[in-house]
Amino acid sequence: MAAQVTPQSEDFSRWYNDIVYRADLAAQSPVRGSVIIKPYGYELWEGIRDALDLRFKATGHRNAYFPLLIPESYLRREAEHVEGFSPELAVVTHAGGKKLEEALVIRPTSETIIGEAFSEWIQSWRDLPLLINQWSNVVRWELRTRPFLRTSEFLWQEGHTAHATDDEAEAETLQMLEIYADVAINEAAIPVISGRKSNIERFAGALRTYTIEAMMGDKRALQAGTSHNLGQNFAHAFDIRYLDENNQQQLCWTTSWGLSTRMVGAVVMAHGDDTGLRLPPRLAPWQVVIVPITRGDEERETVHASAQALKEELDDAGIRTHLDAREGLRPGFKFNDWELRGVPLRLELGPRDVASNSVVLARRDIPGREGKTSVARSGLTQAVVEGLQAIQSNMLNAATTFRDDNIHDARDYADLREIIEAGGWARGYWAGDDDDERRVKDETGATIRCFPFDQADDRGPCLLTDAGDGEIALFARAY
RNA sequence: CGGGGCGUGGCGCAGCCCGGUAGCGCGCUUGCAUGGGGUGCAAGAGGCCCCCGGUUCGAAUCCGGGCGCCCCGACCA
Repeated sequence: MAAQVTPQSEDFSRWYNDIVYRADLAAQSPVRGSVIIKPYGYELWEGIRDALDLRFKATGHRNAYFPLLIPESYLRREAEHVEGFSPELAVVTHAGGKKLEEALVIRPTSETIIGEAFSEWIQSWRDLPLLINQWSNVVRWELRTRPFLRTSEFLWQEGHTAHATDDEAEAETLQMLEIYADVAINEAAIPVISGRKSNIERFAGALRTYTIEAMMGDKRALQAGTSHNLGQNFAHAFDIRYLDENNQQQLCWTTSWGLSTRMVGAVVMAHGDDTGLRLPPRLAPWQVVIVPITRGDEERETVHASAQALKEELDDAGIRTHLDAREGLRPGFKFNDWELRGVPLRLELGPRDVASNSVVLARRDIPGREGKTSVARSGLTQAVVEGLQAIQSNMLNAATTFRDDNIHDARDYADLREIIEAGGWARGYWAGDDDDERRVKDETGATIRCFPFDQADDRGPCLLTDAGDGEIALFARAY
């Protein structure tokens, strides 16, 4: 802990790893590509999880839980799906000391086993829409892993729904993406861009995939959540049918959508600085930390009593507060320690403050003395509430400015190459086909992150092929 | 899968070339002092040196084989 973290400017990747381990979000595990999520990291995930779960339930979804192990044959029922996931499957071939009749796949995602269940659950149009979510772990044997951003096993939620019509399925797909964007922007303070994925970035087996794309501190893109309109592909593969009002058999239209612990990595990478994590107040496991400062035994008691009273007052106001009563550590050490851990607001309480009936507030988003103010004890709770709100919006504003400053318009391919080479995101009209897109990727390292919704009507000549009806696309190198 | 690195107290490493007592920093325990920006002193605890085999009187060290993890690229939430 005494050591500094690697500066972002020196090596962003190493900075990220340093932060994840030093801030106690995660620890390495004995298993390749899998991490132990430690309490602080898990609490951050819980904040994201709770924010999502609340919104899922408010929109009529119910949680359920499906098996971890899926019969191998299920994956094969949807051609594109099996092709997409085969290379990264972990497969159980033996159990109970015997070779299994049919191998079981550890779910990489649950469209298949849930599709199979849906085909039994759905009989009538009255059973629709069926709106299910599950919180679970999944395993994808990735070649290259990074804590939170890409691990062999990760936690996520996967929503699966079935509808009577194409329109309803599309509306559901978009609604869930909006929920993701809402959580990203208003809880995580990450100004994501919502849009549609290109063909080659589409989910294996989907008709259309929508995404929220986030810009990290090194200007690389991170797909932070996706929502898929599966059309009738899975309904067909798993025979998900219903009898309509006219007594006719109809195929359902299904969707799926997921957001994972990758979002924890997004929070780290979008907001962190060389001092450590910076957590948005709404998601911070501890929004406020109180550091008591004492000299000698007689002061210790009064200061600690005062600090304890302060904590209780903030607790009662619904503010997640931690009192750092560790003995034997100097205040300076604690200041640095909590800055590393990204706690938004620190309260310093010493004999001087007790004597003057005040408390020093230090904001994590404003470094050094600049971020410190002394407030009267009587107005403290209000000052804390306002401070947390100010930090939350300041973080979103800063991230938004950073994002917008690093997105540049590309009129032609030369522009695009230059922008990508300089490390930004390029925005331009696109009407190319899959091969054109692969070419851009091969030559620049950038992929189409999405066709943004908010510029969907803007059309023009393709930056690569010069065809006249290109949509606005965002290009970037991604994690 | 290609390239690189590394396996030695909890963590980070040195020792290995040149074989012979297992060492340093941090952390941990106890005590005293200290305390408004990364504490000081003192005394302690803690190690199948990744595994298997070989060479040798003797292996962390030399030789052979294996295993594992991390980092960098291509595939992906």
